[in-house]
Amino acid sequence: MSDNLKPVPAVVIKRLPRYYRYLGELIKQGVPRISSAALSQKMGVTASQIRQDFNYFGGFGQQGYGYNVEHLYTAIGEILGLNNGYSMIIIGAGNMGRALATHGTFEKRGFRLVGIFDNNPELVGKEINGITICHTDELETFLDSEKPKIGILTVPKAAAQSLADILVKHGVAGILNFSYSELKTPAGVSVENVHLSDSLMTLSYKIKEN
Amino acid sequence: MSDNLKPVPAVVIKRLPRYYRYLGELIKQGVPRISSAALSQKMGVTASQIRQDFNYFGGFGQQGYGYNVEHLYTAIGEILGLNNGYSMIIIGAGNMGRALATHGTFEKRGFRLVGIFDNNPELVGKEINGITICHTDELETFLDSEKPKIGILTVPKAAAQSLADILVKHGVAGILNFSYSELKTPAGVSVENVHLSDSLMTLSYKIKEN
DNA sequence: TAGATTGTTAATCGATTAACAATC
DNA sequence: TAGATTGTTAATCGATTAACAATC
Repeated sequence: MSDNLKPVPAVVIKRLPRYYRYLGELIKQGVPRISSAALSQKMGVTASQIRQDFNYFGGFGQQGYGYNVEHLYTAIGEILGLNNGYSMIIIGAGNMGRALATHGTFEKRGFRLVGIFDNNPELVGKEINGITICHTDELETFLDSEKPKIGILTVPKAAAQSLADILVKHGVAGILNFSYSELKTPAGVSVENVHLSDSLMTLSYKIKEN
Repeated sequence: MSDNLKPVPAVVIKRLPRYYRYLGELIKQGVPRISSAALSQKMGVTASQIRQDFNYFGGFGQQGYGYNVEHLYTAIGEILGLNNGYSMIIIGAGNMGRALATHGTFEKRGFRLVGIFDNNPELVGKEINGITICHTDELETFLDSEKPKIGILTVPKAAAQSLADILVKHGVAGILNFSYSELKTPAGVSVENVHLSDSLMTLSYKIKEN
């Protein structure tokens, strides 16, 4: 058990949510502990990789015993920052924005949706999941007063970059980008892209192979 | 210019849609050709990687000239199987299903949505994007007669695996899975997962770091 | 032709797997 | 204690980058 010194590769971070999911399942099933070997079999990865991954963050296990499932689950949640209650807003109340606003998993993971914005007057004033849609004109004022941490962009490509600029200017820490474009942001602001058509294209390639 | 022999690493496949996107942009801008060096600067990757990636599929470039943008764009589309007009169905006409059904990019990339299914009687019969929602009871008959290539699962976790089994049983080649679970499918059937909460968690981690 | 830029081989870097001593 | 299983080092594998001869 030692504090982490080595930088954690991005590829390891990307695996953490998957571990988190499997550990959540185990808790539901009332499994109190698990060895890297048993988990490796469940998840289809090597036990070695599991132990290496966890040890980037210090030792969570105990020799001869394995890992305490609940402890490990909590620890990974902590590493991912799920207990920080990060607040987020959705910009773009189209189908995708609405799908995300009503997507229960986000709340379950400790994120709080605090605002929804759209520039369509027909949508402004309507309520989704208990939140009233505001006009994008009010965005900057809102950002300054409420200081949400995360902005979710579900707007057309053409609008994405200028909205991202506004988010950045008013102190958002991260952007979840659903628009078919890549955003330019300064070093301090993280972007995570969800390009649905990319996933479909990758699937398309795989189909061809079979 | 030689036919590919080496197996293409998954990591290269995942990059293809991004190349495709950038090349599409260049076409729009009327750029007829580009060197790996110029493209590398645009995309923020090394020129070496670009050339290596393309050469998994045989040489697309010309020494002293670079790459013909349109030719390369078409070639990558071909590799991804975008010209095959793959048919797809969406199962689950909730917010996410509707968002995908109206997601224009899919059609633009050559995929054809041919059916939408839900088990909620209130939704059955309604129309989305010109397609009438059918009851899930009709799914098997539909699969046998229409033989769609791709199934998009936007249903709750509890329903996902059994629906996936049905899709597999009736010959679907690939599944785009939005449910918060991992599907078991036989070797011949590809699955591409879109776990939105995973993306949010990864973003959450990155925010913490900054 | 001379210059530019690819295709491709070789070198480097990083991630995964294997092995095992430490230890619960 | 004996057995099990981690944490961690070392070996392997694969992916990225660099270099350059081939060639348009």
